[in-house]
This record gives sequence, structure tokens and C-alpha cells, in this order.
Amino acid sequence: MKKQILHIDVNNAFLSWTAVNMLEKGSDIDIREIPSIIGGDETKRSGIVLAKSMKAKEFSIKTADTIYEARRKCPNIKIFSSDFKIYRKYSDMLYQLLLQYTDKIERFSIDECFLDMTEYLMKATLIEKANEISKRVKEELGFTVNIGVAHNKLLAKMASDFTKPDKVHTLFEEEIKTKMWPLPISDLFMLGKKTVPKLNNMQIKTIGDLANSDKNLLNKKFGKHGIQMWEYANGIDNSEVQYKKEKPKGVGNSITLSQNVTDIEKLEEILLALTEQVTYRLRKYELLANTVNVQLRTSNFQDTSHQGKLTVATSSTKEIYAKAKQLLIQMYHESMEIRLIGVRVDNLISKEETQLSLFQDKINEKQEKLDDVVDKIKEKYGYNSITRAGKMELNNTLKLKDIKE
DNA sequence: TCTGGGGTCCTAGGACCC
DNA sequence: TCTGGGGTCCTAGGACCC
Repeated sequence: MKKQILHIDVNNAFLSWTAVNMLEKGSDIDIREIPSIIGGDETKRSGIVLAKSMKAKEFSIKTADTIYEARRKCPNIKIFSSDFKIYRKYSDMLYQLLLQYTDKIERFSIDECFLDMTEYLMKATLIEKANEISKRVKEELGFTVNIGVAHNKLLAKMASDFTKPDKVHTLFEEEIKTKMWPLPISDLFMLGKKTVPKLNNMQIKTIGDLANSDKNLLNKKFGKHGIQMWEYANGIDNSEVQYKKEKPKGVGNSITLSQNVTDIEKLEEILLALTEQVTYRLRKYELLANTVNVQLRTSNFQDTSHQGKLTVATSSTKEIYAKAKQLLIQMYHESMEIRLIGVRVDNLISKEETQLSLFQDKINEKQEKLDDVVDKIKEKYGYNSITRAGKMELNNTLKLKDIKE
């Protein structure tokens, strides 16, 4: 049986949501109607464009432009900072509305969902449902979406990317040739800026060129990725809408430093703060990590990373930090000017599934109690109420036990 | 005042084993 | 006579996504 799939994509999500939030708070301007962007903080060297209004787009401002660049293109551009709490709120509101149509929803990102409508259609057609959702989101939530209508996820996603904003597009099998094949290959999902020039060199310029090229040759040149791009160009995708909540495969936290850092002790302090955030989230998911990975980016954008296995899966701040610190010391050289530092944990397993020796259990129990106290304080008084970062020895935090809840 | 931060998946190559 | 050859596990790095 053919699947009935919708892909919902919020138009200029961060900017639209900021606009709606401002209007709700009594603002008399709608920043969607003026040249405006959501951007990072230049003084913290994270000054890139995260979202732009249609008016800003007219000045050919692009996502990921530097703010400096955006201002050069449009000197009186209005810049607003990002706030993920607001985005989460509107994303959840959208999700709640969509749940009224199907419970088979995959939250692909904060502003994109796939809906599997196969079992829920009844008499109405897929296109009618898409139009109804589009209208309701606009009227009830105050922002607009693009909706792609198709029989698989890839085609639905491609369709939602056609003309914007506030549009419903179909991309059924018989429409692939006319609607998708004339597009440049850079428009195809999963074809990024490294692969596009390689294909162009092979005289493959449009998605149609790719669809009609030699699959075996692509396999030889690009491996698995080659097969996938050929299938995508031909509209082939058998993947399911992943509507069940999945636990993450890894958890990470990184930061671009406001100034380059050369002092290893300073880096260790930052690493500890990052590790605390990571392990806190890990414990929320009730997962344990088996590997720790530390990433460094130097002032000239050289990325290096080291990873190592833990002897026993854990979510303990102390143990994960100990490994992270060891990795940092391995990697770091005197001459390095560090721009970015990050830590992530991978190979996660769920806590219940783990079987530990009695001995390990004893050790873990002690650490868990400490982490528990810290987590509770954070939940009660906010994340920044407590931090073990700094010169403070980890063991000193045992004193926290004395703090009453 | 150039270039974010959160992820997932894949691949090449080394170590080690039989 | 030129030092095979699978298999597995692990790590570093790259490509891509939003």
C-alpha cells in the first residue's frame, strides 16, 4: 500500500516565532514585514545569520552569512537575538495541533515534522488535509508553514521546499520529471557543498541528470552515498516515519570562545563546565555513556578530536570529566590557539539495561548521590545556580550534601 | 568584528587475533 | 618466491542535516 506522507516546514521559523512572540507581548511592529534577521552575538564571535525575513532576503542576505556581511548588504537591518525557549514553545504548540491529525509524527527538527497519514485519511484526500492544517496553523498559531504532500518522506520534503511561504505542494511519482528533475543537484536532500562540484565535473548538473546517470559509476565514486543520491534523484525512499520517541545516540556541548585561549588550565575549567551540562542532560535521559570525545578548533579553523572508551558506562560528572581532561591533555600543544572547545559522549546505553558488578554498583552509588544533589539544586534554582567549574576540586562539591533542599 | 551549535552516519586505516 | 588473509574493534576525520 502506498504511504500517505506530509512534511511540515515552518517558514523562517526562528524569525516568525520571534515575531509572533513580540506581537503577543504588545509590540506594534511585525518584524516579518521589515528587513530583519535573527543572529548570534558578534562580540562573542558567534555572529552569523540564523534566520531572515523575506524583506531581508531581497537584499540577498543568506542563512549563515556573518552579521557583518548582512549589515553590509543592508545597513539598516534589524537584528534580534535567538531564544530557544520561545522556539520550543511554538514548536510544541504546532506538534499539539498536528497530533489531532495523526499520532505518527516524526519531529525531524525543531521546525520540521513528517506525518504518516496512511491510516488516518478516511474520506478526505491528503491534499485536503494539508490545506486544512495549513489554514489552521496560520489562524490559530499566527505563523505560516509550507507543506509537502507525497507518498514517501524524501518527496514530501523536496515538495515542501518548492516556493515559499505559506504553500502546499504535491510531488507524486508522475510529477518527478516535471517538478524535480529540472532543479539543480544542490537542491537535492543530502547533496552538500562538497559533493555538488564533484558531480558538476562529471557533467551532472540537474537532479534529472543525476537520476539518469550510471548508478554503478556513482557507487564506485561515492560508495553508499552514491547509491543513495541516485535513488533520491529517482524519488526512491522506503524509510518510515519515526514517530516513536527515540533516545539520542550522543550528547554534546561546545562553545566558541569570545577570545582565543592558549592556557590549558583555562581550557580545563571550560571543559568541566561543558561536561557538567552534558552529563546533566545524559542523566535526564537516564542513559550511560561508553565513550567520551573532546573537540578542539584552533584560530585558523583546524579541527581535531580525540575519543576514548570508559572502562564502565557512566553518567557521572567526575568520571566523564576525568576522561575528557585526559583527552584534552593528549591533544593540546603549547602553540595552539583555541577558538572552540567541545565535549560529547557517545555509545549510549540505557540505565536499566545495564548490569554492573556489585563492586561497581557501590562506586556508582556514591557518585550518583552527588550528581543527584547537584541536579536537584539546578532544577530548583536554575541551571546557573551551581557550577563546579573553576579551580574548585571536584571532591569539594561533596559539601553540597549539607545544603538543605 | 569572518566563519554557531546541536546532531547522525560513513569511511579509512591501525591494532590485534586466528 | 614477493612478506596471506580474513575478521573485529577502535579512532580520527569528514560530510551532511537543521
